[in-house]
Amino acid sequence: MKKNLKIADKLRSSGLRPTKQRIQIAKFLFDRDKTFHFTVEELDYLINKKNRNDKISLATFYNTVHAFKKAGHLKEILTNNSKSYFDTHTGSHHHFFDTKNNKLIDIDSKLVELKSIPKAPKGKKIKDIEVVINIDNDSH
Amino acid sequence: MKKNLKIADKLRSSGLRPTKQRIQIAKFLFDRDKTFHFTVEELDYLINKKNRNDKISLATFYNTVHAFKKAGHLKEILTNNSKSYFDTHTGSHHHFFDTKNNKLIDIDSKLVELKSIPKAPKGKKIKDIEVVINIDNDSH
DNA sequence: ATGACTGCAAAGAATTTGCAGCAGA
DNA sequence: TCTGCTGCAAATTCTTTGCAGTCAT
Repeated sequence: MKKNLKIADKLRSSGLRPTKQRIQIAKFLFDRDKTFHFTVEELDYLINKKNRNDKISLATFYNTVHAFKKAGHLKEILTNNSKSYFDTHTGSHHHFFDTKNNKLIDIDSKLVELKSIPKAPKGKKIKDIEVVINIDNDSH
Repeated sequence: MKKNLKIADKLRSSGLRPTKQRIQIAKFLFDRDKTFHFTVEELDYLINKKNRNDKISLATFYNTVHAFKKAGHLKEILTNNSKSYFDTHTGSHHHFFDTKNNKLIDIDSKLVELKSIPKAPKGKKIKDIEVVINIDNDSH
């Protein structure tokens, strides 16, 4: 299967050994058309429900997600929720956060540019800008 | 002291009994000119360091902060940190988050308006918009 | 062979909860 | 008096860590 080789290379070139677990997680996360938002808990559930036996441990999901994030393959998203949310789409874009079901929705990046970007305080520089628009059910 | 009465009224009109603890916390939080950003941990430290005896319990800080938030006297701010940050300035404005010292800095609201506000998905309505600009030390 | 990775369980950090006693209306 | 609030400790939730065994190189 070529796909696994490609993913293995992606991992290797990020300084990550292509282990069975990482390949499986990477395939699940990156082998898709649309951007994907998830928490570690969801990832664990989605991947492990197939692996009746031979489950990947929760600690490995945490390790792997952080390794992927550090390597630039995932981005962490701010929410008002206590859990960490990650996004397979690492480019600059922003989100709706639906507070009714705790789901993230991408916003077309063209729609949320700032009028102007404020200068960082003295001695500081801007790392990144995150816009979160909290949404709720429309009631009427 | 008139101040305590005013604060007691503020609490009562939010449906909150003006207990000794709440008055003390409210006075600390709202009786100031500038907006104030804090975590529960910091609030606990700042208020209890004076009260050698007769300390307010941590659970009460949590209860009170949430009660104040629900009443609209505090706003919770998104950050990349695992702790919850609150802001005494409840109006629409945004923040720098300094990832070096985990401190929030207000951004003049005029400087961060969006070019246009995207429409919420069908059946949803926008509750609020938060812009967080992460900053770091300028290295050079 | 060596160093990195995994899995498990235990620890940790932040927050919430249960409940007896206390206090404001 | 009666309901809401406080304080304490225990419980919960999410995440990290320590370490022995395993796997990639």
